[in-house]
Amino acid sequence: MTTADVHTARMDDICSGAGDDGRVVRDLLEHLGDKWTLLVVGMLEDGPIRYSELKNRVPGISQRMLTLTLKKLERDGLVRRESFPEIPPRVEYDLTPLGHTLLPPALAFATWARGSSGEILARRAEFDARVTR
Amino acid sequence: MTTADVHTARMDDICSGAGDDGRVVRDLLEHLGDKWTLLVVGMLEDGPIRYSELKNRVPGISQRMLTLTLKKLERDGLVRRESFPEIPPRVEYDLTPLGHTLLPPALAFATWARGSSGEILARRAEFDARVTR
DNA sequence: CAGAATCCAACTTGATACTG
DNA sequence: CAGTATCAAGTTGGATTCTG
Repeated sequence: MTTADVHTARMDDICSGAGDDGRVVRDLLEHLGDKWTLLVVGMLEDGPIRYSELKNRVPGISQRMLTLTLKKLERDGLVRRESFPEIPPRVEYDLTPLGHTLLPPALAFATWARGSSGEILARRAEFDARVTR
Repeated sequence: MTTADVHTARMDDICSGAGDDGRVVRDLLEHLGDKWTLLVVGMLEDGPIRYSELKNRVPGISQRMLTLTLKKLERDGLVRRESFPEIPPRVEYDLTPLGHTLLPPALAFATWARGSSGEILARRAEFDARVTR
């Protein structure tokens, strides 16, 4: 499947039915769609990075959420964790090959959000003005 | 920006800094990343569709969540709502031009999820087996 | 038919304090 | 440095009931 096929695929086909197949896809959509996951994946693009450096690159994330997000991604096989037995401790994270395949969709989504944010905020303001009156 | 550029864009650039610009993009990522939003957007691809028909096409969604999701999308200017003054009432929804621009990223994401779900579930099982022992 | 309103259980997140 | 533990607060989603 190439990126060109994206335009011909349909949501019905991808998430069809109430069966296991569609359910897994729907679960994944929700699973990765939380506050930090896509952001963290994007920041891992450039290869191994330390925990503290990663925390600096994701503005606003708490220690707790970074740890939880990384553990979830590691469990799903998208992120690799390497811990070095030194003092002070050093732990590095990077994307697995599977994790790298998530990058294009994630960036497409982020790019869309950036390009559309202006119009969305404008529409939202219009809507609120219409409803409040 | 074309789809080809997606591979050259970087998450840093898109969501940079703690300033307003990056914050809006991060908020949007979270905003659209809930349980139903992308699914509903995908199901609206084929044009006007009634509330009840839409509910049938999104398996498992509750009345409440369908209503809330549609209202959110309408507020953001992604979905258009048309209500016909008939009895019984008829309300139709479809994507605005802005809403249509979300389709390619959403489908890219869903396509990725479908293609990767098998490996992810396998990795997850491995991880759990390793950790539980 | 297409919802609005209400209630509640479950989950998510952040802040804080502590540790190998 | 790289976490873990605990608690409090906020948010989300489902079930149910009611209505124009």
